[in-house]
Amino acid sequence: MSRVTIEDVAKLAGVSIKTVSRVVNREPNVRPATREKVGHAIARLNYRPNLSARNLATQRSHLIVLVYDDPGQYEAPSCGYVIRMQQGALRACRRQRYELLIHPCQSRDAGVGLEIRALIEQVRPDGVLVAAPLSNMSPIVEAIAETATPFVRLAPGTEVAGEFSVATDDRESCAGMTCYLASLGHRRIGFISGNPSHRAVTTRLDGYRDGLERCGIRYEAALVVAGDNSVHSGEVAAESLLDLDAPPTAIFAANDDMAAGVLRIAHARGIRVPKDLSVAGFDDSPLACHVFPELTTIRQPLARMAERAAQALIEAAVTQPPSPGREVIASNLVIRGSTGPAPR
Amino acid sequence: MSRVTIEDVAKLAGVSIKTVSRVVNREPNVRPATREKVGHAIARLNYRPNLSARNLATQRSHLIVLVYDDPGQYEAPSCGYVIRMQQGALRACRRQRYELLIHPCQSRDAGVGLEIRALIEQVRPDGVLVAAPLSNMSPIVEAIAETATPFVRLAPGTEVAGEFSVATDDRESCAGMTCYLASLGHRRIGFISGNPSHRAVTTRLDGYRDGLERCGIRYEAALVVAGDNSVHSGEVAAESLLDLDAPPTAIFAANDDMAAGVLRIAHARGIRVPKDLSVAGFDDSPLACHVFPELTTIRQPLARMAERAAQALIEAAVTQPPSPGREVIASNLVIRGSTGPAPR
DNA sequence: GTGAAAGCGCTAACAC
DNA sequence: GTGTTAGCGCTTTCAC
Repeated sequence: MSRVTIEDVAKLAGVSIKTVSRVVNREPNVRPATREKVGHAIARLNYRPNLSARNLATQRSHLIVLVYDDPGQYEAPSCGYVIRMQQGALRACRRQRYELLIHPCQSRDAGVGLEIRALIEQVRPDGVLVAAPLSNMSPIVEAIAETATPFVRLAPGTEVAGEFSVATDDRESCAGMTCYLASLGHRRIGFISGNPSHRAVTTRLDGYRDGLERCGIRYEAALVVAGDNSVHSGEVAAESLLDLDAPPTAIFAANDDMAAGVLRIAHARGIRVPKDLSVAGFDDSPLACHVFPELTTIRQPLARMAERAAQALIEAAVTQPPSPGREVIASNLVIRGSTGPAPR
Repeated sequence: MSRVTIEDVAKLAGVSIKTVSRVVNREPNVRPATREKVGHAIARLNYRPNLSARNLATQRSHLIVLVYDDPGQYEAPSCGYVIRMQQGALRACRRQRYELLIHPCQSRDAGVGLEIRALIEQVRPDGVLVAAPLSNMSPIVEAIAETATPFVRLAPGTEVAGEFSVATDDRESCAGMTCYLASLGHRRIGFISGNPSHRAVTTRLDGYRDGLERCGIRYEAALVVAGDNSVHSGEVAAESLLDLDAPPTAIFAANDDMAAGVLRIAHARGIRVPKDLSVAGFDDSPLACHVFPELTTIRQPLARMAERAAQALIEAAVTQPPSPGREVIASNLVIRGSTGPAPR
């Protein structure tokens, strides 16, 4: 292990430790020749500044914490959701030599607020990234706010004045999906809404309604069924939708897991997708490509969102807090095999 | 933010900072009354020791790094694999007030070794967890070893003398799965092997052969096809297996993704699972429950493995290095709907 | 039992 | 341009 300290480098280069520090931190006011001498010494000794020491001196930890809902065994915000956020956040962190600490938590536990607060006070990250649906739970958001650590909410359902957040255009993209289905000739489009605790989900329903309106299709309450984001709830919803006297020819589920549930029921009943029934999801989770047929879905740019948020946090630590505002990153419609022309 | 320092607590409690430190670290030799006084002061001020300061003084970072192969967009070691390892490692970390730093990397890049080394030298984690398949790549393992930081390899294909590692009984569990299929009456059991770069994978093939032997079934090379762990390769393998003159009545794939590929081909060809064909996978990835029918598979106790490894690392940091040896954690056979009695 | 003082390795002022 | 001197907040001798 590199037990080499700044002092060793200074000695070898024949300069003071402050000069070494300047070189390491790319500060100005160092003669190029000196800079080079120091650089050589660093290379020869394979010197790496000690983070703890730097952090203590700087009062910065060079750490970003990402809090999200623990995906548990398998479900809710699916694993891919988490992985993509991590990937995005890490991308931003690496660019600026920051590290990422992950903190999945049980959002239902009463003690989460305290737990997160304790974590933040201990670790003193330079910023906290709060993923949906946690970003909409006030006890959690408040606990973080109390620590006075800069934080960014990812995909929050509501906006708070004077705050920076990164969001997607869920409503708009759902309207887009609905219109796309209508453009295939579907007039009876079912919708399976998600867990109401995930506030973004009601937005998706609004988008569905916008889409209907835009395409001149009358909204029909019977075609909307509530799910809870799980595959199973998708199955239940599909059954009730397909048992209708006039069943829909297309079903749009507010997430991919529920859409997968719809597919399973279709298979079980011998309904062919997309010939007899079109199915669409939301999220473009890994699952979307693994089911048959592959799901038409909406891809939230989760990685890009997390990246942007982490970047803002890091910039804030270096300079000033991020200017408040909501940054919206557009989602993509991903068309695959599960949707097709409406049956005759 | 808690700007409260140990000094504030000492002042309020009317003791020296050393005494506070003793109380915080649960050291002996503090009178109960004093301990209580200090405890009150800590509670009143909501004091939390500053990690950076402690780390600098202790020469420990209270950090564990988990390195693994970046799951990329969606594939190889699937997202669930990563999430479960993270969950396990985090469980051990939380118990001991450690934090986890994650470091997915591109195992194919030439520079990974250097990158990981730089990370370790900067952060100075108290231990490094190396996940498969990285745990079998010597440039990577060597880079970590050079930093002289304690590390544990997860599911390494080979054992190195004097080293501690945590492994599964892949071979045995694959033999078990094969026997289970045989017990259902299957005599022609196909096997789809995985990416040979993931060394554990050849072990699985060995297990399959063990199983055949144990059940008195002759090994037939034609029934073994190589895949590369992707869903697509599972499809390709399934086609070639099903096109055989005497096709298998059961197909055992070395991972769930490939098994999902088999299912897709079966659906496409109108082959009913498990009526006409039994399908089994390996990993119990999230996918396993999302396909239809749900996959019979083998569940690697990834979370438990990572937990055990992290625990060992943390203990090593506190006391002495982990006693060398290989700890084997048994896998479970998970029987679901994709396997059934052999067709007549 | 408890405390005083000396670092851990770095950065930040400020002097030169 | 470069070096000197204090800290950052904690743990660790080692006295008392």
